[in-house]
Amino acid sequence: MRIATWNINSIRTRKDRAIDFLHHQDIDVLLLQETKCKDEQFPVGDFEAAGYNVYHWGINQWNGVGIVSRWDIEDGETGFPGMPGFDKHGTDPQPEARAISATVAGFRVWSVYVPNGRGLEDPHFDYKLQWIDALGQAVNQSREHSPELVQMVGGDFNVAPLASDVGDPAFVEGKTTHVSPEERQTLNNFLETAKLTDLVRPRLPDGYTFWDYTQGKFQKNFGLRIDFLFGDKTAEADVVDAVIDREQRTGEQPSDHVPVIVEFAGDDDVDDRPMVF
DNA sequence: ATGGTCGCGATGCGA
Repeated sequence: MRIATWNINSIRTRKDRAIDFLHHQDIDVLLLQETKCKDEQFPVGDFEAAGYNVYHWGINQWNGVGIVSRWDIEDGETGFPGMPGFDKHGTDPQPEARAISATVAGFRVWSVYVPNGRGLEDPHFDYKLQWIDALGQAVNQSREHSPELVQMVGGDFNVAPLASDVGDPAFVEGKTTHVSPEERQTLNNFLETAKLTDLVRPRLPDGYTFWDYTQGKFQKNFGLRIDFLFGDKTAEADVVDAVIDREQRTGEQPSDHVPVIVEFAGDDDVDDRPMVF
């Protein structure tokens, strides 16, 4: 079982790249962020023709999250109980399409796109912290509701937890989002509340997942690690491989983020079974 | 150097 997360930055622009990725990396479940389309605009037919099911939530041209899977997608939920909304003037907060979850092959998988924060003094910054807090509560409630499922949360968290996750000198503690003590503490609290750990870092201590489009930052390797696959104890115990697919930042029209992949031991893949009768 | 580059039913806004 191979599960990936990817901030695709428009599914319509990059549907062919996404489908090629699913095949070349033998992906079972892909968690998408920033699809940047409404549900009816998602190219579902292309994915179905490639052998995948699609579950998507998009309200407008911003945000948008989805789950793409070889296996059945059941008990889907858009958003989560207690999910904060946002309004820049603070008068009329509206929910945004930043979280989606479903049951797939014994996993409860979540695809999340954490608010950017915009600036340390911006209303979006408090929204970001509250959104992460509320997500932790929701994941914990999901575990209590369905203790038999393996919890797995993937997405763009817009937080670089460690110094080793920051290669872009534009991100400075005390001056910018993504690296502030408040954001890092909030992310740590989230992992404690939701009882999740980073499934990738123990196997890949280095490597970024995002490079800004401007100023040749990819060529200079001025990146950030802000995209994660987090899992519970059961997930952690079953990890056999982890990949940050850096090649996806190259070529024609790349997303500014690359996919992160985790492979789990398991018997769902017939090809992996010994041929003994 | 207050720049740069993407994507969006947009012509500013969000990242």
